[in-house]
Amino acid sequence: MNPEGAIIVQSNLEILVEVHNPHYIEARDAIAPFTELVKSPEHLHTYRISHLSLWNAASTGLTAEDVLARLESQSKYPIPETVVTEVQDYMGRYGMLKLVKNDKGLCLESTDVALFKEITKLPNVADCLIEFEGEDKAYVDPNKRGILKMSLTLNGFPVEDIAGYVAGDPLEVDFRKETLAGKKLTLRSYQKEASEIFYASGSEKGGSGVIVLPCGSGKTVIGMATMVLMKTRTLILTPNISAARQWIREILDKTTLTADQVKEYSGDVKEIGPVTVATYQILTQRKRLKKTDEEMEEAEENKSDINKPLVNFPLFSEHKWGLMIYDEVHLLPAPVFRFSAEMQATRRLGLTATLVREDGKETEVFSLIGPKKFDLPWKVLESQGWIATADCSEIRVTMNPELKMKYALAQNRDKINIASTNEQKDDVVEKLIAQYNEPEDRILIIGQYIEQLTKLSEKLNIPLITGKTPNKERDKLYLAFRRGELRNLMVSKVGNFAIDLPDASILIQISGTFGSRQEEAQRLGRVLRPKEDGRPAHFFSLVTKDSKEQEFAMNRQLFLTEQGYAYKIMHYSGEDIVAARV
DNA sequence: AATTTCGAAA
DNA sequence: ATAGGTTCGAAATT
Repeated sequence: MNPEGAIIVQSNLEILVEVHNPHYIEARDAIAPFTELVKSPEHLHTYRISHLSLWNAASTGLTAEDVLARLESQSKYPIPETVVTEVQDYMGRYGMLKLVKNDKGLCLESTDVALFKEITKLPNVADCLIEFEGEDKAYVDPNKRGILKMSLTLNGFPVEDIAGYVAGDPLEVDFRKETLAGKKLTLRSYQKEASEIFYASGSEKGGSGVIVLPCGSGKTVIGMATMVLMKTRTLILTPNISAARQWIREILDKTTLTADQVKEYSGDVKEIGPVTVATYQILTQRKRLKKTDEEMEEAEENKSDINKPLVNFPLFSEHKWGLMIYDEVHLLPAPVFRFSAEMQATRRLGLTATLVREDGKETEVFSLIGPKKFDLPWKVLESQGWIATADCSEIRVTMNPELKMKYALAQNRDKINIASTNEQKDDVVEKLIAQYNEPEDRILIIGQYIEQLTKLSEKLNIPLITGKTPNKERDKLYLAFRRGELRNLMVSKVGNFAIDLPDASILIQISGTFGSRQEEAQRLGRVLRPKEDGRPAHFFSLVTKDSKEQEFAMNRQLFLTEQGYAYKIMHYSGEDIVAARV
């Protein structure tokens, strides 16, 4: 106990951290390795000790005693007994299962015979085992290393994987002194730290994991820094082709690698180099084998295509990858889980801004890619000036009587649509555009429904980009917007991940996907590039008052609220946009 | 042989 | 739980 300490440990395994306490940084650094940040408003941050976070800690070599000592030294009040028990229980559990490599092969070991008996009976686990040795050892099918880890983790028994990696072919790579454009290259402190932490975790300690940093913090640079440290052939996986090409451009711009060494492997171009950038999609492609009718029926019955060979085996026969980088790892498609499970013998680095998935499959990502190695709250980056300050507002718009009636009579399933496309939102957009008319303002309007966007686009005479817009047209509009010839631009969901979309200073969201925290964060990211004059960015979310949409908006905002963004509530009922009474 | 269009997948 | 976007290979064009 330490009366000056910055933290309060609660019996529900949550830890409150006082941001303005003189010992804040010390306390944060002390608890960071074994907690997850769940809320970070301005004064009091909430961290949580979870199942997964204790596993993370144990994997970096911390013991239960270390954890409790750290809590003890920073905590204002005595540590609740339940916390002590939980920490000891879970961390004790962690060391019990190990995946090691010995002369006979890959081996699952346990220090507890009863536990070993229990877990080896689990069907998914038993399938991965080849041969038992004694009462506490079993040899594992090396192809099922990942499946086994995932099954055990999902059952609450994470396994420590210290079986190491196959050595990748070496690759000479360094940062250039300056970029091709002649700009000096220096790593930001957190970029250096993140890559070094990952590198230093080495194969004896697991060596794979995820780095979590906000939009615009230069995750690509961290990927390159890791490549420079590891100096091995690297396979980079991205969610789409434009991200893949962005990686290639950045690598050529900032490292000593040349164009003949960095290649794209996608549906479009299939080239392989010492550094290859591929899409997630391409990994899911499996050869459709010519089969007799009988075999077809059989395959149909099995409902499993696990026996189909990977189409893209040259990707794995031409080079021995020593590192794989998973860009936007939170988007890892479920079919790529299996690929990742098969690649456990290669070191893996995951990069993401929001390690949240609406499908709740975070545990799978953690078990297959690795534990979180490093993260930094958005507000910390903001305070250091790497991202712009942003004002977030939720503007609640009323329905006119006619719409209210329509809404009331509609089927439940149609209500979201009706509320989301409320035409009074159009007036709000018009007013906001009139209000933000400085020459340097760029307003991006983003929405979910094509019909709604098309109507508004015609009404206000603002160009609209949807999935149907040809790439040439998109590029033309992006360029005009970037140059300032076009001050306002509308985009559909294409705006969520289009990395070539220029930055804006004001973003108006007129409708969004049901409860997607990730989408909200991504959209805010659009305005977070620091402004030259340091003025804040604005993010407006338009929501129909007293409708289902209002509930969804709350859910969407959760992630950013956790990151410390406070939404200002405003109202619009046909006249002016006014702040809600406090 | 190169480009465009289409439907399925996830 | 939607509607919408993307990717990919194959088919259809030029």
